[in-house]
Amino acid sequence: MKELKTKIAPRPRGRPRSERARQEILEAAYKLLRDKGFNAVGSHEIAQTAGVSSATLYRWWKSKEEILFDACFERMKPILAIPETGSGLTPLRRYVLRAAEFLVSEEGAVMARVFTGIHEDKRLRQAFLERYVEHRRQIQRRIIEDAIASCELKSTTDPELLIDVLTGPLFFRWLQGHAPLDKGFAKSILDSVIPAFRPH
Amino acid sequence: MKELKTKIAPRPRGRPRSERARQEILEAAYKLLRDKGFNAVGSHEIAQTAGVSSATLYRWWKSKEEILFDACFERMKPILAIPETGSGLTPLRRYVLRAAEFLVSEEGAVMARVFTGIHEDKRLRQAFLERYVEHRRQIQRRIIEDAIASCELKSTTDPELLIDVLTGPLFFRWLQGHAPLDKGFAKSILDSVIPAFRPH
DNA sequence: GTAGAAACGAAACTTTAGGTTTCGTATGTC
DNA sequence: GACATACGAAACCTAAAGTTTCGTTTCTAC
Repeated sequence: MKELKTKIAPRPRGRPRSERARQEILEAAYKLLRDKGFNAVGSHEIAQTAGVSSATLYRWWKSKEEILFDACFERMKPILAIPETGSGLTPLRRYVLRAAEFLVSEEGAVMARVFTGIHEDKRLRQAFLERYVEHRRQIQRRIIEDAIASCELKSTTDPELLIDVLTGPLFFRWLQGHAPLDKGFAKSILDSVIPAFRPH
Repeated sequence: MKELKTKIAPRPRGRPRSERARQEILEAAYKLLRDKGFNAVGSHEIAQTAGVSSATLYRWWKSKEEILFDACFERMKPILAIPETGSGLTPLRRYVLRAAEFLVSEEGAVMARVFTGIHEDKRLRQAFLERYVEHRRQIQRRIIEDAIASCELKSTTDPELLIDVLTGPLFFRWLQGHAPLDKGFAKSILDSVIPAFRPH
């Protein structure tokens, strides 16, 4: 009972963290990430662009990688919050087309840099799975399960498999870049894969 | 005509490059890459492990990344040289199963590190496409075209699409690691995708 | 066999960048 | 007004990539 207050106003003592500085840092980091790439961004450069001291960076983040990671997700937040509507196969098709659109956008390119940049950092990879991948898959799972329930997909459909077969090829071209990733490609995937999961 | 000799014995003057040093460097680089990861390997560490001077490294390679890149491909050369035999759908199924096997192997894990490690280096990405991707796709293209010719696949099959739909999901799990990449998964992909490309 | 050309090892060196420390000041709560 | 904590500025530390120097070795040409 004596901890009830912490739920309502757990405001710590002392000077509060500057929300302005936090936003400036993440914004500066995102822009540098976009303009120069993951490895080329300097930590002092981020601080200078944000009009902030280097010390402030490392008061809140453990490493440059973590800053860039957070900067990416801060930016993607509104983009990834688009709600899913409709029923049957329509939302599934729309989801894949939107995913393709996102991956080729500027934000998608930045995310590719972050994705490859953090690949060897176990903690950040885990965070990526939790904060991005798992959330996205959850949406797709729900869509697919709905379509199964309405008999637009076979009752034996494995949602995990279908997600990977639909999204994997997009991811493949996104990172490897052996061929263009456009809406035509996304449609081709849908048109060839979905029939294999439909009841006859 | 006066350049004819260069084709037969273009041996330059001076002391020849040490083939032994070259191999020791690439071998040391591969082992360090395997044991410590792409970013954690130091250039002086490679030199020391190989019993070679740092200067020798940079006489032949432009950067540490290039050394690790070459070290990876030197090691993969024999693995990737396995010939393809058989006709019909068998070689296609076998290819996908072997690809899955390779990706989860130690060598596959090392290659993932190299792949992500060089992502922002334009020259090395291009080299990766030419030295690895294009070669692998060529093999798959031939297999698929054979299967089309023998009417085991629809005549309208787009080889590029089929390659991406079969391999993309493997690649997806390989790099993103949201779910295990094993033979069972590879079989599931084959069993669900191939029927969609078969003539009825 | 000797001259010239180029690679080699050893080791000092330069530069850049990630991250830390210090300290005086600013901003909040009690 | 006391206390706690964040802030900026700037010097600082350390590690690592890549370079330079130089004496030595290994080859070709004559």
